[in-house]
Amino acid sequence: MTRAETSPSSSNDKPKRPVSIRGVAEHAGVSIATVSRVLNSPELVSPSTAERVQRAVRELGYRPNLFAKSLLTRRSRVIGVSLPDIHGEFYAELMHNADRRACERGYHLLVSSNAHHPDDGPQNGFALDLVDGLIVMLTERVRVDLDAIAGLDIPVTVIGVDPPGMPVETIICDNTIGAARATEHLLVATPPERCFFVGAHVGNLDSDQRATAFASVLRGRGHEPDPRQIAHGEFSFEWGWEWAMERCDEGTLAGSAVLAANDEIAVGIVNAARQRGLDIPRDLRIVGFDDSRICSLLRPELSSVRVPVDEMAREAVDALIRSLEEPGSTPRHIRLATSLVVRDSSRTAPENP
Amino acid sequence: MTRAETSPSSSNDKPKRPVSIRGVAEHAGVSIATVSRVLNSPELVSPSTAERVQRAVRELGYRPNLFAKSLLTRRSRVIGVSLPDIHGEFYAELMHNADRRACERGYHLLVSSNAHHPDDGPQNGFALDLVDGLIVMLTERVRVDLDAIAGLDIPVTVIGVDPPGMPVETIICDNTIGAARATEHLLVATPPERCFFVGAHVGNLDSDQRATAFASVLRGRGHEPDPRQIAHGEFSFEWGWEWAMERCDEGTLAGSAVLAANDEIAVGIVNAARQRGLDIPRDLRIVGFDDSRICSLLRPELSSVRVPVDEMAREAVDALIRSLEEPGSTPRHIRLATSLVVRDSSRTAPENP
DNA sequence: CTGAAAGCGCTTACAG
DNA sequence: CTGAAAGCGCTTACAG
Repeated sequence: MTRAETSPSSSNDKPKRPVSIRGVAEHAGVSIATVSRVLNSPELVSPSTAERVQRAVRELGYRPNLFAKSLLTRRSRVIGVSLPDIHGEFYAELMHNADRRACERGYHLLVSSNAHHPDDGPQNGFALDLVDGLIVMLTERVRVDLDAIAGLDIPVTVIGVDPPGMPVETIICDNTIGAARATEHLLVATPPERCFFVGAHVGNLDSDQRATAFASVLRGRGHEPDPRQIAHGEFSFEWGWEWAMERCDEGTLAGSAVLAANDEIAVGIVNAARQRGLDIPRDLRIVGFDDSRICSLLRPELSSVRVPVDEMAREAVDALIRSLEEPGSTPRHIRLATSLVVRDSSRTAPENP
Repeated sequence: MTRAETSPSSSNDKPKRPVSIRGVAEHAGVSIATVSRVLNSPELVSPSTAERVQRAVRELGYRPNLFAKSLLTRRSRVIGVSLPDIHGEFYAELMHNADRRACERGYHLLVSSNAHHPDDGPQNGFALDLVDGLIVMLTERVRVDLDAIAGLDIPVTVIGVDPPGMPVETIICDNTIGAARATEHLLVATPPERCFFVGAHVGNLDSDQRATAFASVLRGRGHEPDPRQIAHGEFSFEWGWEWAMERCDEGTLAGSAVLAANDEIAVGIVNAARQRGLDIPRDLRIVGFDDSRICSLLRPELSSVRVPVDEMAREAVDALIRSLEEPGSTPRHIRLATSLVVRDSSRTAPENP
């Protein structure tokens, strides 16, 4: 009684237990069932009783024990997020937007680099056992991930790939449309045989789709791309630099146009080209991918294909919550468009008055 | 029995419950207490019994219900991380490294932009009630955050500020040393009255500390900085651009040197200066702060003060786990050094042969 | 509208 | 070394 009078969370002594539902019930002179009802289904309780209970809750600073609650309801309102070892900015944007959305909807986010591989985790309880559902982002074409996901007994939303026949919600970005627009844009002022795609390693879903779209547009113009027009490396500045230096040294870079698989590769190429005295965009036109923050910070500003990370994050959270809260619903497969953002690095004379 | 024979997680019918400890006990012909012991204190069980139980666990694909477990042990092995609305790359680095470390130590990370303000959350259970402890990053000098933290009844580790008298572990980066080194470096070739600090808003802890260190070094050289030498805006490209444009227009930028409060501001200044025909570093020497990825992607490469985000994340996780697992221990206050990384943007002739 | 009671799945003294 | 039992803090039929 007197203890309730003092500040609820004044740190006086030992690991004192927080007040339980029992304490509230006593304080309000009702049963614990009634306290529970006031908190979860107020409409079942008389207004006056509810009022009394709410006061007790307030005075004691009571907060229900979520573990006890989850044990009963089998719901924690925690969403797991499993991201591959992806790059800084993309990761941040995704998490930030997912967090915001989850928050709005009353959920929390548990992050873990590979939460969908229970065998990889430490022995002490898997993230999987704490979450109601899982958002998994996949970037590689590997069977093992899909198998792991198929083996889970909680709802899953997959970002990045749309595996046919799996009963999960999926969010993908349509790499094809953005890559195609970018390629067409390059072809406006550069002949097909002088266009290049500089990608990541074969097997990366995004890079491969972007490469395919690139090749497909060239073919549409009646040009079968030479294998050397499509290079494979990794998503890094260094790889872009290296690729461009080699082309420079063999004298094939000037007068060409490049679609890079991401912005970092593009920056590597730009820096190497300029180091060799080429002017962007006069001697080399270039378009990156992701439309990351850096694009408008560079001089010349870098053209790029925008990937709607913010929407992807938001849609992923919504999709997962949907399959959590409407168990019967048919999984939706959402595809978000990418779009070309033209800046100085790829402008042609007529476009640049 | 026959059900155990089929694949453990074959999705046959309805929301079937996973096997509980009871199922394992029956399968192995022991009591649930014994199953629990095999899992938590194997040394208390005879090898042969343990073996039998382990087989049952394996065959049934049993995983303990963490909610029931946490209800008893009052431990979830989940760490909450509360970050301010900070910028992309920093956020990503911090989370990535914290995640890796938490994983190594058998913990999970629950993220939330402002987990330390229970009143702000949605009504459905606070993140606070799920986590064993909280890592809070603070960037502003506001009493309200500290009060909120002081009111929490779980262990807290604070990143970014070292509030005196609070019994929490703290991790801060020593802005002073890096900012001082950078200022001294600028003074090597630029007179004190031509040096500028371009910061974020007053009240931001990092920006203020960096400004103070800057001013202090100037004073050490016998120069009391003019108020106009220390500007306040925000951590953005736009602010840097704007500041530099104004200085250019009044003709005071050429021949000066700038320490920016972060890399984005620095890039804004660089771009504006070049647009006005200034050469970096000949006409303007500049050093950023954070040493983000972008520094070495720019031309000229941007000098910057490195902030050890990776170590901060790792230390924060370790510190929190320490106060979780060694409740009596005295809170440690860790200060990690920042360091100057000189690149082309601030090089002086003699340094650049 | 309210309470007594059962039970969620586990851990941990307490006996044996 | 092992089991029966109490109990963690809740929710939810079931009676009244």
